[in-house]
Amino acid sequence: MSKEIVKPTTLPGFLELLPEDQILFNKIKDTIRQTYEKHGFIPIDTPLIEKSEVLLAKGGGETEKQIYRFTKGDTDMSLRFDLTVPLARFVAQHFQELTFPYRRYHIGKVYRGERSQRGRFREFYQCDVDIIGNGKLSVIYDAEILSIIYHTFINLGFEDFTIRINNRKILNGFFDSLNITNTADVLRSIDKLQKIGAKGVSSELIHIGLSTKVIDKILNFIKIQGSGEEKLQALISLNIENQTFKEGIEEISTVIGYVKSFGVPEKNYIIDLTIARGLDYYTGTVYETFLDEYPEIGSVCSGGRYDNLAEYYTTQKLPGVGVSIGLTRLFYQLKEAGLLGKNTPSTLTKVLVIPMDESFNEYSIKIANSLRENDIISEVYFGNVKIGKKLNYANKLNIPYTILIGEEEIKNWKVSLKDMTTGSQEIVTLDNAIKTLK
RNA sequence: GUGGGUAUAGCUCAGUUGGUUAGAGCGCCAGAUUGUGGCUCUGGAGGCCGUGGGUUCAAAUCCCACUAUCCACCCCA
Repeated sequence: MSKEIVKPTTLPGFLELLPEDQILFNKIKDTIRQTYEKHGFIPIDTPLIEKSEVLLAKGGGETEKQIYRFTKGDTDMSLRFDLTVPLARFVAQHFQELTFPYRRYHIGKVYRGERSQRGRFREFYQCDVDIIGNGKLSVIYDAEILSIIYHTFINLGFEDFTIRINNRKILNGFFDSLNITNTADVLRSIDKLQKIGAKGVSSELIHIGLSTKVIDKILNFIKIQGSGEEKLQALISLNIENQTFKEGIEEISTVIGYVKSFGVPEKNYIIDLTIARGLDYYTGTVYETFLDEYPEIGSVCSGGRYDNLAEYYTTQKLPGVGVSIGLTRLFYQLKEAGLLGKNTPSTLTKVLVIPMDESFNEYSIKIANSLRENDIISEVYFGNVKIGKKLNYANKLNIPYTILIGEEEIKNWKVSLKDMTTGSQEIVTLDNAIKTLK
Protein backbone atom coordinates (compact mmCIF):
# COMPACT_ATOMS: atom_id res chain seq x y z
CA MET A 1 0.00 0.00 0.00
CA SER A 2 1.29 3.37 -1.02
CA LYS A 3 1.54 5.99 1.66
CA GLU A 4 0.35 8.62 -0.76
CA ILE A 5 -3.20 7.34 -0.69
CA VAL A 6 -5.54 10.01 0.65
CA LYS A 7 -8.05 8.81 3.17
CA PRO A 8 -11.42 9.02 1.42
CA THR A 9 -13.68 10.94 3.76
CA THR A 10 -16.33 13.62 3.48
CA LEU A 11 -16.44 16.74 5.58
CA PRO A 12 -18.52 16.50 8.75
CA GLY A 13 -22.12 17.51 8.28
CA PHE A 14 -22.17 16.52 4.63
CA LEU A 15 -24.48 13.61 3.95
CA GLU A 16 -24.09 11.25 1.06
CA LEU A 17 -26.14 8.16 0.45
CA LEU A 18 -25.52 4.69 -0.84
CA PRO A 19 -27.48 3.60 -3.93
CA GLU A 20 -30.40 2.07 -2.06
CA ASP A 21 -30.99 5.19 0.03
CA GLN A 22 -30.34 7.57 -2.82
CA ILE A 23 -33.11 5.91 -4.82
CA LEU A 24 -35.49 6.32 -1.90
CA PHE A 25 -34.37 9.89 -1.36
CA ASN A 26 -35.00 10.77 -4.99
CA LYS A 27 -38.44 9.20 -4.85
CA ILE A 28 -39.36 11.41 -1.93
CA LYS A 29 -37.93 14.43 -3.70
CA ASP A 30 -39.88 13.59 -6.86
CA THR A 31 -43.10 13.20 -4.90
CA ILE A 32 -42.63 16.61 -3.33
CA ARG A 33 -41.83 18.15 -6.70
CA GLN A 34 -44.84 16.56 -8.37
CA THR A 35 -47.15 17.73 -5.61
CA TYR A 36 -45.85 21.28 -5.85
CA GLU A 37 -46.19 21.26 -9.63
CA LYS A 38 -49.70 19.87 -9.45
CA HIS A 39 -50.65 22.99 -7.53
CA GLY A 40 -49.31 25.20 -10.27
CA PHE A 41 -45.98 26.16 -8.81
CA ILE A 42 -43.24 27.18 -11.21
CA PRO A 43 -39.69 25.88 -10.77
CA ILE A 44 -36.66 28.09 -10.37
CA ASP A 45 -33.02 27.25 -9.83
CA THR A 46 -30.88 30.08 -8.57
CA PRO A 47 -27.08 29.93 -8.24
CA LEU A 48 -25.63 28.11 -5.27
CA ILE A 49 -23.17 30.97 -4.85
CA GLU A 50 -24.27 34.57 -4.61
CA LYS A 51 -22.58 37.87 -3.88
CA SER A 52 -22.05 38.17 -0.15
CA GLU A 53 -23.58 41.64 -0.15
CA VAL A 54 -26.78 40.13 -1.52
CA LEU A 55 -27.02 37.22 0.90
CA LEU A 56 -25.98 39.32 3.86
CA ALA A 57 -28.09 42.36 2.99
CA LYS A 58 -30.13 41.86 6.11
CA GLY A 59 -27.03 41.52 8.22
CA GLY A 60 -26.42 40.57 11.80
CA GLY A 61 -27.19 37.53 13.83
CA GLU A 62 -26.60 33.87 13.26
CA THR A 63 -26.45 34.11 9.50
CA GLU A 64 -23.12 35.90 9.48
CA LYS A 65 -21.66 33.33 11.84
CA GLN A 66 -22.84 30.34 9.87
CA ILE A 67 -22.53 31.39 6.28
CA TYR A 68 -19.78 29.94 4.09
CA ARG A 69 -18.06 33.03 2.79
CA PHE A 70 -14.96 33.31 0.65
CA THR A 71 -13.29 35.39 -1.99
CA LYS A 72 -12.12 34.53 -5.47
CA GLY A 73 -10.04 37.33 -6.87
CA ASP A 74 -11.77 40.50 -5.76
CA THR A 75 -15.23 38.98 -5.53
CA ASP A 76 -16.70 38.43 -2.09
CA MET A 77 -19.10 35.53 -2.39
CA SER A 78 -21.04 33.11 -0.22
CA LEU A 79 -22.95 29.87 -0.41
CA ARG A 80 -26.68 30.35 0.01
CA PHE A 81 -27.91 29.41 3.49
CA ASP A 82 -31.57 29.21 2.52
CA LEU A 83 -33.73 29.54 -0.58
CA THR A 84 -35.78 32.47 0.63
CA VAL A 85 -33.11 35.13 0.35
CA PRO A 86 -32.23 34.09 -3.21
CA LEU A 87 -35.95 34.16 -3.97
CA ALA A 88 -36.19 37.69 -2.65
CA ARG A 89 -33.28 38.74 -4.84
CA PHE A 90 -34.75 36.92 -7.83
CA VAL A 91 -38.17 38.46 -7.49
CA ALA A 92 -36.77 41.95 -6.99
CA GLN A 93 -34.41 41.56 -9.93
CA HIS A 94 -37.00 40.13 -12.33
CA PHE A 95 -39.98 41.98 -10.96
CA GLN A 96 -40.96 43.33 -14.38
CA GLU A 97 -40.77 39.92 -16.02
CA LEU A 98 -42.80 37.96 -13.49
CA THR A 99 -46.55 37.62 -13.21
CA PHE A 100 -48.12 38.02 -9.80
CA PRO A 101 -49.20 36.34 -7.67
CA TYR A 102 -45.99 34.54 -8.40
CA ARG A 103 -46.03 30.89 -7.39
CA ARG A 104 -42.66 29.25 -7.37
CA TYR A 105 -41.11 26.17 -5.89
CA HIS A 106 -37.46 25.53 -5.38
CA ILE A 107 -35.80 22.30 -4.35
CA GLY A 108 -32.11 22.67 -3.77
CA LYS A 109 -29.16 22.40 -1.47
CA VAL A 110 -28.26 25.09 1.02
CA TYR A 111 -25.24 25.49 3.29
CA ARG A 112 -24.75 26.41 6.91
CA GLY A 113 -21.48 26.17 8.76
CA GLU A 114 -22.97 24.94 11.99
CA ARG A 115 -21.60 22.48 14.47
CA SER A 116 -22.95 19.25 13.12
CA GLN A 117 -25.02 16.98 15.31
CA ARG A 118 -27.68 14.35 14.91
CA GLY A 119 -30.01 15.21 12.06
CA ARG A 120 -28.29 18.50 11.52
CA PHE A 121 -26.22 19.02 8.44
CA ARG A 122 -24.03 21.64 6.88
CA GLU A 123 -25.33 20.84 3.43
CA PHE A 124 -28.99 20.00 3.12
CA TYR A 125 -31.93 20.10 0.80
CA GLN A 126 -34.77 22.51 1.26
CA CYS A 127 -38.00 22.14 -0.65
CA ASP A 128 -39.62 25.56 -0.70
CA VAL A 129 -42.98 26.68 -2.03
CA ASP A 130 -43.97 30.32 -1.89
CA ILE A 131 -46.65 32.55 -3.29
CA ILE A 132 -45.57 36.15 -3.71
CA GLY A 133 -48.05 38.97 -4.20
CA ASN A 134 -47.51 42.37 -5.71
CA GLY A 135 -48.54 44.87 -3.05
CA LYS A 136 -51.25 42.64 -1.62
CA LEU A 137 -51.81 38.91 -1.23
CA SER A 138 -55.09 37.36 -0.13
CA VAL A 139 -54.99 35.52 3.17
CA ILE A 140 -56.78 32.66 1.43
CA TYR A 141 -53.37 31.73 0.06
CA ASP A 142 -52.34 31.05 3.64
CA ALA A 143 -55.02 28.36 3.66
CA GLU A 144 -53.78 27.05 0.33
CA ILE A 145 -50.26 26.69 1.67
CA LEU A 146 -51.62 24.65 4.54
CA SER A 147 -53.41 22.49 2.01
CA ILE A 148 -50.19 22.01 0.06
CA ILE A 149 -48.43 20.82 3.20
CA TYR A 150 -51.29 18.39 3.76
CA HIS A 151 -51.28 16.99 0.24
CA THR A 152 -47.51 16.71 0.16
CA PHE A 153 -47.38 14.57 3.27
CA ILE A 154 -50.36 12.51 2.14
CA ASN A 155 -48.59 11.86 -1.15
CA LEU A 156 -45.47 10.89 0.76
CA GLY A 157 -47.53 8.18 2.42
CA PHE A 158 -48.17 9.75 5.81
CA GLU A 159 -51.58 9.89 7.44
CA ASP A 160 -50.97 10.76 11.04
CA PHE A 161 -49.46 14.20 11.05
CA THR A 162 -50.58 17.53 12.42
CA ILE A 163 -50.05 20.91 10.88
CA ARG A 164 -49.96 23.39 13.72
CA ILE A 165 -50.82 26.93 12.80
CA ASN A 166 -50.74 30.20 14.60
CA ASN A 167 -50.61 33.85 13.72
CA ARG A 168 -47.80 36.14 14.72
CA LYS A 169 -50.18 39.06 14.98
CA ILE A 170 -52.00 37.30 17.80
CA LEU A 171 -48.73 36.88 19.66
CA ASN A 172 -47.40 40.34 18.83
CA GLY A 173 -50.70 41.99 19.73
CA PHE A 174 -50.85 40.06 22.95
CA PHE A 175 -47.29 40.98 23.91
CA ASP A 176 -48.00 44.56 22.95
CA SER A 177 -50.91 44.66 25.32
CA LEU A 178 -48.56 43.46 28.08
CA ASN A 179 -45.96 46.06 27.15
CA ILE A 180 -43.37 43.41 26.41
CA THR A 181 -40.53 44.81 24.35
CA ASN A 182 -38.09 41.94 23.86
CA THR A 183 -40.64 39.87 21.98
CA ALA A 184 -38.04 37.79 20.16
CA ASP A 185 -36.74 36.29 23.41
CA VAL A 186 -40.23 35.63 24.69
CA LEU A 187 -41.25 34.00 21.42
CA ARG A 188 -38.25 31.73 21.51
CA SER A 189 -39.11 30.57 25.01
CA ILE A 190 -42.74 29.94 24.22
CA ASP A 191 -41.75 28.07 21.09
CA LYS A 192 -39.91 25.63 23.34
CA LEU A 193 -43.00 24.74 25.38
CA GLN A 194 -43.27 21.23 23.97
CA LYS A 195 -39.64 20.60 24.71
CA ILE A 196 -39.17 22.12 28.16
CA GLY A 197 -42.73 22.30 29.49
CA ALA A 198 -44.62 25.10 31.19
CA LYS A 199 -42.19 25.20 34.10
CA GLY A 200 -39.24 25.51 31.77
CA VAL A 201 -40.89 28.34 29.90
CA SER A 202 -41.75 30.02 33.18
CA SER A 203 -38.20 29.95 34.46
CA GLU A 204 -36.86 31.18 31.13
CA LEU A 205 -39.29 34.08 31.23
CA ILE A 206 -38.15 34.93 34.74
CA HIS A 207 -34.62 34.88 33.45
CA ILE A 208 -35.60 37.25 30.65
CA GLY A 209 -36.82 39.62 33.35
CA LEU A 210 -40.60 39.58 33.11
CA SER A 211 -42.73 40.16 36.17
CA THR A 212 -44.61 37.20 37.63
CA LYS A 213 -47.87 38.90 36.79
CA VAL A 214 -46.99 39.08 33.12
CA ILE A 215 -45.62 35.54 33.15
CA ASP A 216 -48.88 34.25 34.60
CA LYS A 217 -50.78 35.92 31.82
CA ILE A 218 -48.49 34.42 29.20
CA LEU A 219 -48.78 30.97 30.73
CA ASN A 220 -52.55 31.21 30.81
CA PHE A 221 -52.51 32.36 27.23
CA ILE A 222 -50.46 29.46 25.93
CA LYS A 223 -52.51 27.02 27.96
CA ILE A 224 -55.71 27.82 26.06
CA GLN A 225 -57.19 24.50 25.02
CA GLY A 226 -60.02 23.14 22.92
CA SER A 227 -61.06 22.95 19.31
CA GLY A 228 -60.18 25.66 16.85
CA GLU A 229 -63.50 27.39 17.45
CA GLU A 230 -63.11 27.18 21.21
CA LYS A 231 -59.62 28.59 21.08
CA LEU A 232 -60.75 31.49 18.94
CA GLN A 233 -63.62 32.17 21.34
CA ALA A 234 -61.24 32.06 24.28
CA LEU A 235 -58.96 34.54 22.55
CA ILE A 236 -61.83 36.90 21.79
CA SER A 237 -63.03 36.69 25.37
CA LEU A 238 -59.64 37.89 26.58
CA ASN A 239 -60.99 41.27 25.47
CA ILE A 240 -57.66 42.60 24.43
CA GLU A 241 -58.01 46.01 22.86
CA ASN A 242 -55.25 45.78 20.36
CA GLN A 243 -55.58 46.24 16.63
CA THR A 244 -52.84 43.74 15.70
CA PHE A 245 -54.31 41.11 18.00
CA LYS A 246 -57.71 41.50 16.38
CA GLU A 247 -56.27 41.28 12.90
CA GLY A 248 -54.50 38.09 13.85
CA ILE A 249 -57.70 36.49 15.06
CA GLU A 250 -59.49 37.55 11.93
CA GLU A 251 -56.77 36.13 9.69
CA ILE A 252 -56.56 32.81 11.43
CA SER A 253 -60.37 32.56 11.31
CA THR A 254 -60.29 33.10 7.56
CA VAL A 255 -57.59 30.47 7.13
CA ILE A 256 -59.48 27.92 9.22
CA GLY A 257 -62.63 28.76 7.31
CA TYR A 258 -61.09 28.00 3.93
CA VAL A 259 -58.98 25.03 4.85
CA LYS A 260 -61.99 22.73 4.68
CA SER A 261 -62.70 23.70 1.09
CA PHE A 262 -59.18 22.66 0.17
CA GLY A 263 -60.00 19.18 1.42
CA VAL A 264 -57.85 19.10 4.53
CA PRO A 265 -59.41 16.89 7.23
CA GLU A 266 -59.75 18.42 10.68
CA LYS A 267 -57.55 15.81 12.26
CA ASN A 268 -54.55 17.07 10.32
CA TYR A 269 -54.40 20.64 11.52
CA ILE A 270 -54.78 22.52 14.74
CA ILE A 271 -54.41 26.02 16.10
CA ASP A 272 -51.43 26.08 18.42
CA LEU A 273 -50.79 29.38 20.15
CA THR A 274 -47.27 28.36 21.09
CA ILE A 275 -46.00 27.99 17.56
CA ALA A 276 -43.85 31.03 16.98
CA ARG A 277 -40.99 30.11 14.66
CA GLY A 278 -37.58 31.43 15.40
CA LEU A 279 -37.34 33.52 12.29
CA ASP A 280 -38.26 37.09 12.88
CA TYR A 281 -39.45 37.94 9.40
CA TYR A 282 -42.77 36.16 9.77
CA THR A 283 -45.61 38.59 10.28
CA GLY A 284 -48.82 36.57 10.05
CA THR A 285 -49.72 32.91 9.73
CA VAL A 286 -47.02 30.49 10.84
CA TYR A 287 -46.92 26.73 10.30
CA GLU A 288 -45.17 23.79 11.88
CA THR A 289 -45.83 20.19 10.91
CA PHE A 290 -45.24 17.20 13.18
CA LEU A 291 -45.58 13.47 12.67
CA ASP A 292 -47.97 12.33 15.39
CA GLU A 293 -46.16 9.10 16.19
CA TYR A 294 -42.71 10.62 16.08
CA PRO A 295 -42.82 13.95 17.89
CA GLU A 296 -39.12 13.59 18.68
CA ILE A 297 -38.35 14.18 15.01
CA GLY A 298 -39.56 17.73 15.46
CA SER A 299 -41.03 19.91 12.81
CA VAL A 300 -40.80 18.39 9.34
CA CYS A 301 -42.22 21.33 7.46
CA SER A 302 -42.52 24.91 8.54
CA GLY A 303 -42.97 28.41 7.28
CA GLY A 304 -45.32 31.32 7.29
CA ARG A 305 -46.50 34.64 6.01
CA TYR A 306 -44.22 37.62 5.59
CA ASP A 307 -45.20 41.18 4.74
CA ASN A 308 -42.26 42.25 2.75
CA LEU A 309 -40.11 39.62 1.12
CA ALA A 310 -37.64 41.74 -0.79
CA GLU A 311 -37.35 44.90 1.24
CA TYR A 312 -33.55 44.85 1.00
CA TYR A 313 -33.58 44.65 -2.78
CA THR A 314 -36.49 46.75 -3.96
CA THR A 315 -38.94 49.38 -2.85
CA GLN A 316 -41.79 47.26 -4.18
CA LYS A 317 -43.86 45.79 -1.43
CA LEU A 318 -43.98 42.04 -1.95
CA PRO A 319 -45.91 40.08 0.64
CA GLY A 320 -45.74 36.34 0.50
CA VAL A 321 -46.51 33.08 2.19
CA GLY A 322 -44.66 29.82 1.96
CA VAL A 323 -43.22 26.79 3.65
CA SER A 324 -40.13 24.68 3.44
CA ILE A 325 -39.48 21.01 3.97
CA GLY A 326 -36.02 20.23 5.31
CA LEU A 327 -35.67 17.19 3.13
CA THR A 328 -32.24 16.01 4.24
CA ARG A 329 -33.17 16.05 7.89
CA LEU A 330 -36.58 14.52 7.17
CA PHE A 331 -34.97 11.69 5.25
CA TYR A 332 -32.35 11.11 7.91
CA GLN A 333 -34.93 11.06 10.70
CA LEU A 334 -37.27 8.75 8.81
CA LYS A 335 -34.40 6.39 8.28
CA GLU A 336 -33.44 6.55 11.95
CA ALA A 337 -37.03 5.83 12.93
CA GLY A 338 -37.07 2.81 10.61
CA LEU A 339 -39.83 4.30 8.53
CA LEU A 340 -38.17 3.81 5.19
CA GLY A 341 -38.85 0.72 3.11
CA LYS A 342 -36.79 -2.37 3.79
CA ASN A 343 -35.28 -4.52 1.06
CA THR A 344 -35.57 -1.79 -1.47
CA PRO A 345 -33.68 -2.25 -4.71
CA SER A 346 -30.20 -0.83 -5.16
CA THR A 347 -30.82 0.03 -8.78
CA LEU A 348 -33.64 1.19 -10.97
CA THR A 349 -32.98 -1.59 -13.45
CA LYS A 350 -35.90 -3.90 -14.07
CA VAL A 351 -34.13 -6.44 -16.20
CA LEU A 352 -30.52 -7.43 -16.69
CA VAL A 353 -29.65 -8.83 -20.12
CA ILE A 354 -26.98 -11.50 -19.82
CA PRO A 355 -25.06 -12.69 -22.86
CA MET A 356 -23.99 -16.27 -22.11
CA ASP A 357 -20.91 -15.68 -24.20
CA GLU A 358 -19.25 -12.61 -25.65
CA SER A 359 -20.31 -13.64 -29.14
CA PHE A 360 -23.90 -12.87 -28.15
CA ASN A 361 -23.18 -9.27 -27.12
CA GLU A 362 -24.64 -7.65 -30.22
CA TYR A 363 -27.87 -9.58 -30.04
CA SER A 364 -28.09 -8.68 -26.34
CA ILE A 365 -27.62 -5.00 -27.05
CA LYS A 366 -30.46 -5.14 -29.56
CA ILE A 367 -32.68 -6.82 -27.00
CA ALA A 368 -31.88 -4.12 -24.45
CA ASN A 369 -32.60 -1.41 -27.01
CA SER A 370 -36.02 -2.88 -27.70
CA LEU A 371 -36.76 -3.10 -23.98
CA ARG A 372 -35.87 0.57 -23.54
CA GLU A 373 -38.07 1.53 -26.46
CA ASN A 374 -40.83 -0.05 -24.43
CA ASP A 375 -39.87 1.97 -21.34
CA ILE A 376 -38.40 -0.99 -19.52
CA ILE A 377 -35.27 -0.03 -17.63
CA SER A 378 -32.61 -2.46 -18.71
CA GLU A 379 -28.89 -2.97 -18.92
CA VAL A 380 -26.48 -5.50 -20.36
CA TYR A 381 -23.69 -7.18 -18.40
CA PHE A 382 -20.62 -7.28 -20.62
CA GLY A 383 -17.43 -9.10 -19.99
CA ASN A 384 -16.01 -12.55 -20.17
CA VAL A 385 -17.05 -13.80 -16.75
CA LYS A 386 -19.09 -16.75 -15.62
CA ILE A 387 -22.87 -16.72 -15.84
CA GLY A 388 -23.02 -17.23 -12.11
CA LYS A 389 -21.24 -13.96 -11.50
CA LYS A 390 -23.56 -12.12 -13.85
CA LEU A 391 -26.61 -13.55 -12.17
CA ASN A 392 -25.16 -12.69 -8.82
CA TYR A 393 -24.85 -9.08 -9.95
CA ALA A 394 -28.59 -9.04 -10.61
CA ASN A 395 -29.10 -10.72 -7.31
CA LYS A 396 -27.11 -8.23 -5.29
CA LEU A 397 -28.76 -5.24 -6.87
CA ASN A 398 -32.18 -6.81 -6.44
CA ILE A 399 -32.89 -6.66 -10.14
CA PRO A 400 -36.21 -8.52 -10.47
CA TYR A 401 -35.66 -10.10 -13.90
CA THR A 402 -32.85 -11.34 -16.09
CA ILE A 403 -32.88 -12.19 -19.75
CA LEU A 404 -30.37 -14.81 -20.80
CA ILE A 405 -29.08 -14.86 -24.34
CA GLY A 406 -27.38 -17.94 -25.76
CA GLU A 407 -27.19 -19.99 -28.90
CA GLU A 408 -30.56 -21.60 -28.42
CA GLU A 409 -32.33 -18.28 -27.92
CA ILE A 410 -30.73 -16.61 -30.93
CA LYS A 411 -31.52 -19.54 -33.19
CA ASN A 412 -35.24 -19.21 -32.44
CA TRP A 413 -35.37 -15.41 -32.14
CA LYS A 414 -36.37 -15.76 -28.51
CA VAL A 415 -35.08 -14.89 -25.05
CA SER A 416 -34.89 -16.76 -21.78
CA LEU A 417 -36.76 -14.68 -19.22
CA LYS A 418 -35.89 -15.49 -15.64
CA ASP A 419 -37.82 -14.28 -12.64
CA MET A 420 -35.15 -13.75 -10.00
CA THR A 421 -37.49 -13.99 -7.03
CA THR A 422 -39.08 -17.31 -7.95
CA GLY A 423 -36.18 -18.64 -9.98
CA SER A 424 -38.49 -19.81 -12.74
CA GLN A 425 -37.32 -19.39 -16.30
CA GLU A 426 -38.89 -19.81 -19.71
CA ILE A 427 -38.01 -19.28 -23.34
CA VAL A 428 -40.36 -16.71 -24.84
CA THR A 429 -40.51 -14.28 -27.75
CA LEU A 430 -39.24 -10.79 -27.00
CA ASP A 431 -42.79 -9.45 -27.35
CA ASN A 432 -44.04 -11.81 -24.70
CA ALA A 433 -41.13 -10.93 -22.45
CA ILE A 434 -41.97 -7.26 -22.84
CA LYS A 435 -45.59 -7.97 -21.93
CA THR A 436 -44.51 -9.70 -18.74
CA LEU A 437 -42.08 -6.94 -17.84
CA LYS A 438 -44.49 -4.07 -18.38
C1' G B 1 -19.55 30.03 20.73
C1' U B 2 -20.22 26.47 25.67
C1' G B 3 -20.09 21.49 27.81
C1' G B 4 -19.53 15.99 27.56
C1' G B 5 -18.20 11.40 25.07
C1' U B 6 -15.65 8.30 21.39
C1' A B 7 -11.34 6.70 18.16
C1' U B 8 -9.44 -1.42 16.95
C1' A B 9 -10.62 -4.80 9.44
C1' G B 10 -14.74 -1.91 4.09
C1' C B 11 -19.19 -1.82 8.03
C1' U B 12 -21.02 -2.95 13.27
C1' C B 13 -18.30 -3.96 17.32
C1' A B 14 -15.45 -7.64 21.17
C1' G B 15 -10.64 -7.45 23.33
C1' U B 16 -10.07 -9.94 30.89
C1' U B 17 -6.32 -6.88 36.78
C1' G B 18 -1.32 -4.02 31.13
C1' G B 19 1.45 -10.12 29.08
C1' U B 20 3.91 -12.50 23.86
C1' U B 21 1.14 -14.67 16.57
C1' A B 22 -5.25 -8.72 17.62
C1' G B 23 -10.71 -11.41 17.31
C1' A B 24 -16.16 -12.12 15.82
C1' G B 25 -20.38 -11.11 12.72
C1' C B 26 -21.60 -8.94 8.17
C1' G B 27 -19.37 -7.56 3.55
C1' C B 28 -15.49 -8.73 -0.20
C1' C B 29 -12.58 -12.50 -3.33
C1' A B 30 -11.94 -17.74 -4.78
C1' G B 31 -13.51 -22.88 -5.02
C1' A B 32 -17.48 -27.19 -4.38
C1' U B 33 -16.62 -31.04 -12.86
C1' U B 34 -16.68 -24.56 -17.04
C1' G B 35 -25.72 -22.53 -19.92
C1' U B 36 -27.84 -20.48 -14.01
C1' G B 37 -27.73 -16.50 -8.80
C1' G B 38 -29.91 -16.69 -3.61
C1' C B 39 -28.98 -21.33 0.77
C1' U B 40 -24.92 -24.29 2.63
C1' C B 41 -19.76 -25.82 3.09
C1' U B 42 -14.36 -24.90 2.44
C1' G B 43 -10.46 -21.56 1.76
C1' G B 44 -8.44 -16.47 1.22
C1' A B 45 -7.36 -11.25 1.26
C1' G B 46 -7.80 -7.20 4.49
C1' G B 47 -5.49 -3.75 10.89
C1' C B 48 1.26 1.16 12.36
C1' C B 49 -5.35 -0.64 17.51
C1' G B 50 -6.44 7.96 14.98
C1' U B 51 -1.25 10.79 15.44
C1' G B 52 2.81 12.11 18.65
C1' G B 53 4.96 11.75 23.34
C1' G B 54 5.19 9.59 28.46
C1' U B 55 4.93 5.54 32.49
C1' U B 56 6.59 0.22 32.39
C1' C B 57 10.65 -5.50 31.68
C1' A B 58 6.08 -5.22 28.66
C1' A B 59 0.74 -0.67 26.19
C1' A B 60 -4.88 -1.67 21.76
C1' U B 61 -5.24 -1.50 27.29
C1' C B 62 -2.70 3.51 32.02
C1' C B 63 -1.29 9.16 31.63
C1' C B 64 -0.62 13.82 28.57
C1' A B 65 -1.01 16.59 24.08
C1' C B 66 -2.78 16.98 19.19
C1' U B 67 -6.20 15.64 15.43
C1' A B 68 -10.64 13.60 13.85
C1' U B 69 -15.46 12.43 14.94
C1' C B 70 -20.18 12.13 17.68
C1' C B 71 -23.72 14.03 21.23
C1' A B 72 -26.06 18.00 24.08
C1' C B 73 -26.69 23.43 24.60
C1' C B 74 -27.07 28.06 21.59
C1' C B 75 -29.56 28.66 17.01
C1' C B 76 -32.25 26.40 13.38
C1' A B 77 -34.61 22.90 8.50
